Amino acid sequence: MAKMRIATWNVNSIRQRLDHLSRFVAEHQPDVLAMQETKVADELFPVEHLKGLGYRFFVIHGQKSYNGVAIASRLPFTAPEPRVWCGKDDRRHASMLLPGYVELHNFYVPSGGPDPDPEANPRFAHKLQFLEEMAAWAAADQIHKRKVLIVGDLNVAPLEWDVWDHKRLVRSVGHTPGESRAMEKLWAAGKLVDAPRHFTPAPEQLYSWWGYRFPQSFEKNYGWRLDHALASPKLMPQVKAITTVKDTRTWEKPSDHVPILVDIA
DNA sequence: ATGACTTGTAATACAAGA
Repeated sequence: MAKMRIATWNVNSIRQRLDHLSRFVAEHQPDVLAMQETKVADELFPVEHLKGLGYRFFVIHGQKSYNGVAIASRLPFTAPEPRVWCGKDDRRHASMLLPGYVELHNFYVPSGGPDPDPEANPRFAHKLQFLEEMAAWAAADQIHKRKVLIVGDLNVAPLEWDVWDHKRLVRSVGHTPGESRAMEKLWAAGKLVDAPRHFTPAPEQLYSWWGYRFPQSFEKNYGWRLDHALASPKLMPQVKAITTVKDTRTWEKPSDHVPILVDIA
């Protein structure tokens, strides 16, 4: 495999996004599509639609209504058994081993609820625990010794320049200092490179999510960088480009997240 | 001033997103 293009996208319900998936695949031709928030039970997953787009190999790890991750691939792979995070079988992680011994991990980290206080808000406590478990796994599994790519909606905008107004949002879930520290611990535990920031260093703004609730959030560029691509040191030399496909946010009835392309040599 | 919207499930509202 000379080149491989991996896409990550929080589709916010795959059944609502089939036309967007078709258009996105036609325009960008990813070999591998890692999706989050599929929001569908496995038996109702739109396999046939994705087969029609050229994907023959799947990891489908979803549930009714909430969360859910999936990987669709044009390349064959082996997939390990799914593992449980935070003692909950809530379908937030899928992984696979691609040709070239590239290990792909697709994550959907809990959003954390409205209140950034782990004592008062169990959903925020869950989020922090999830990020801690990711860091513990990265260290214990010694992912820095392999070619590992972690992608997905990690629901943290870790840097000041990853949100449209740092001062205004620094006490908001997704951009608190505690969450940024948790992300930094993950990076350190796996010796991971924040690949989008490698190609677009701070202080340049870089976003992947524009909320529905703030009027004209996209037009005003009130964005957050919640979606990530983290490369282990053994893989990073092969990461040739990162592309945020902002265009999809302008399509009719879009996901609030946009896809990110990772090009690997 | 995340309040505004979107989704799924269910049922004319609620939970969750972040």
